[in-house]
This record gives sequence, C-alpha cells and structure tokens, in this order.
Amino acid sequence: MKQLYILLELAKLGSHQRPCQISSRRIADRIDCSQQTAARWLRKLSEEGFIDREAGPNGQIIELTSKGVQWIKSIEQDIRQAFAEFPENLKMRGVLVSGFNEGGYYVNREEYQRQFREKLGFDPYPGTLDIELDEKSAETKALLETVEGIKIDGFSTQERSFGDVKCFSARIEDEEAAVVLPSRTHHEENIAEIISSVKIRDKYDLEDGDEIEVEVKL
Amino acid sequence: MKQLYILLELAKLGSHQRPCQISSRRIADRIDCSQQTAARWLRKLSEEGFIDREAGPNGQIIELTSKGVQWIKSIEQDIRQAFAEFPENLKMRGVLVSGFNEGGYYVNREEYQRQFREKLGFDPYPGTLDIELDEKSAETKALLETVEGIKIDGFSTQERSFGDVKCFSARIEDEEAAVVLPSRTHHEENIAEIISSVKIRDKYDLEDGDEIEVEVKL
DNA sequence: ATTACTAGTAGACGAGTAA
DNA sequence: TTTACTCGTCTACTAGTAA
Repeated sequence: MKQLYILLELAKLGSHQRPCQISSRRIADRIDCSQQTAARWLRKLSEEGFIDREAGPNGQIIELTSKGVQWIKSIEQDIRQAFAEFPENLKMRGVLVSGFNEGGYYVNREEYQRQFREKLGFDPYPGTLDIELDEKSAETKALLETVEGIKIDGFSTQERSFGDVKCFSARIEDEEAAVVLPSRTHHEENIAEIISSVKIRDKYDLEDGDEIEVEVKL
Repeated sequence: MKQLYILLELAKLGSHQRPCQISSRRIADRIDCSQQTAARWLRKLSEEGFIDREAGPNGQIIELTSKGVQWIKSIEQDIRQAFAEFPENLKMRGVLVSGFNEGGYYVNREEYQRQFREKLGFDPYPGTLDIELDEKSAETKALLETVEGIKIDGFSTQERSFGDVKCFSARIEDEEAAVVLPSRTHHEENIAEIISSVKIRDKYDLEDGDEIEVEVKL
C-alpha cells in the first residue's frame, strides 16, 4: 500500500513528466508515516527501478521511471477490469459427449429429485446431458464455481453419502434446464452437466459431436 | 497492498454485484500468499466493513459492501487525478505589493547577476516585483517549490554566505522575466518575487494593489 | 475439502541520531 | 534543514494443525 501511495504522491507532483524536488519529510507528511519510512521506501523503489533518484544531504530529485508509471497504470487497469460489466447471463458452448454419465446416477436419487423439483421447478429427466466446453466456456464454468447458486443439499444413505450440489437455472434449445455442479468432486474441468425435464438428445435429435449452446441465468 | 489485491480479486468474481462463494485457498493462490494470510485479511476486511461475509467449515460466501467498492474506486480516482494533465505552463495571479524588497538586495549581488545573465539570458533590473498571490496561485507556487528549476548557485563573501536560488522562466506583461525562489528561507508563502530586465512598475505604470498575472514556463 | 488457531520468524515501523 | 544509519518494538507472515 505504501508503495502505491508514495508513487501516487510523486505522480501528483508531476514527477512522471519531469524531475521533482521533494524531501522524504514532505512525502511522509502526505502519506502519514515517519520520515524514515518514507525515505526507506524511496530507496527501495529506486533499487527496484520504479523511480530515478538523486539523493544527498541537501535533498533529493525524483522522477518516475516508465516502469513506475506502468505499474501504477496497471493497477488502474485492474480496477477498471474488475468492475467491468458483469453480465446477467452467461453463455457456454461446446459439443455433446457421453461417457461421463455418472451424473445420471446422482440425478436418479429420490432425495435429489425432490429438491430439483422444489428448487428448480421441474422434474428432471433421469440423466444428464454432457457438454465438452470450448476453452472460453470452460473459464465461464470456472467462474460459476465461485458464484453462489441454487444449493441442493447432500444426504446420506446406509451405503454412502452424497455431497451438496450447486445448480444454475439455464436454457438449452428452448428447454428450461439447469447446469449442475457437484460441490466436492472436481471432475473434468471442461465438462458441463445439464439436466432438463425432457431428454434433449431425443427431442432435438442430437448425437455426440453436435455443437450446442447453453445460456446460464445468474 | 494485500487489502487492495484481495478486494480486487473479489470484484473480479462479481462480488460487487452478488454474493460469491470463494475459498481463502483460491484467493491465496491468486494473490500469491498463504491460505492463512488470505483468511486473516478476509476476517479483517469483514471487521472493518469492506466485505460482508458468511464463513464456516464448508467455505464462505462473500459480497463487497458499498464501503469496499467505494474504497477501491477512490483509488482509481486518485490514480486518474495524479496522472491528469500536468500543464506545460502555469499561471499565477495576484496583486502588486511592496515592502518585501529584500529580494532586491540579493539580485543586486554581482555573483547572482552574472548567473542570471548566463542562465536566464537577460540582465535583471536590480530589484524584484513582488506579487501577493491569490489562494490558488499560492498553491501553484507551493508546487513550484517541488519542481526542479533553473539553479542559481549560492556563494560566500567575507561578510556572509548567500544560499542557492531556484528560478523559473516566466512572462509578465509581455516582458521576459523569471520567478525567483530562495532555496532556504521560506518567507511569505503567498508572495512571488519576479525579476525582469526592465522595471515593470515604471514601464507599465503599475502601483500597489494592481492586479497582475505571471505565466511560468516549466 | 473448509476456516481458524498457535507458534516462531521475518519484515516494517518509528525514535533517536550521525553526517 | 537534509538523507540515512542503528535499534528496539510491533505487526504480518508462513507452517503446522485442530475442528
């Protein structure tokens, strides 16, 4: 933080355009720390190439280097990007695949079924539609992992326990659907599992390798 | 710095718009620190009201508060301001005053005269024109103190020593001139001393209280 | 897998002061 | 006035680990 504040103060003096004379005392006052701390940071910033500096017993002359300027501006960029429009709906694209149908086993469980019906508003067909996502969509899915979604609680039977599952309402080929993300088992990163009340493959005559798009509602 | 980086990561996840699920481990990886450090900062940020947080053994859900968002945006503002156009020329305004004419004594010294001639390109009239600056111009003058200018070296005589003086080329009433700032004696903050090759007061028929403007070349 | 506690270490800090 | 050194203190960090 001090690093940013000091470089910022220097920039306010115009030291990104021309050398400036400024004592460590003055900078210390502006960023509210001791003279020693300001001086120590100036030395460090100079060593690390953020500023050019001529220091002596009569004061010092400081100029921001391009590295220093770029560093500050990169932070401005980061902030702007972080607050860039975060879309209400996300689209993921990929091709149909099969063989990952463990999902179907889960969806079949009565306890999950009940919660899907309650929380999503439809009775899912007992099986999942698996999509192998393209690179960009895989990132979108990674983002979904971090966002709070519709939570389906786990449960235990005598034989084993079933973990929590997170869902997002979605739309696929005009059908109301949901993307299902098991909380625990981080299986294939680039596979999205979709559930819907109908069997999409049959209704829309799709087979492995066909391109498909799913729109996720956040 | 950690504070900024963590809030930035949270914003990148969209936590400024909706609650997000993100483990301290993941944040730690992104900002390159230990899980403990990330977790400690999250606790602190929550205590200080930058984020809302529900934490438990199964993870945590985080949302930026408006205080958190504003804090980040204020930094973006600061950066933008710091790099805002720094003008090539500055104008200072004020009214003519007299009585501060110690300056004249200095300008009279042969050694100073010689350097003015060499470094400014004109022979100064032996006296200074003193301007009582308005508030905004006084700030401009304070800025000049920090900028590297034309350096006039000090010297010593048998009787006493004369300190360094800093000059800036200037223009006043169509005349080539210079603003003179003694390095040591920080006399009146709101008085600017001007030298020129002619006696401005006589040539332009000015007297105390008249408004005047000086343009400083950086 | 999580969050969070403890303990030991490394780094940052301000006060005092030399040059 | 400066810059910058030393030194004692305090904060921040990581590793290990409990829950």
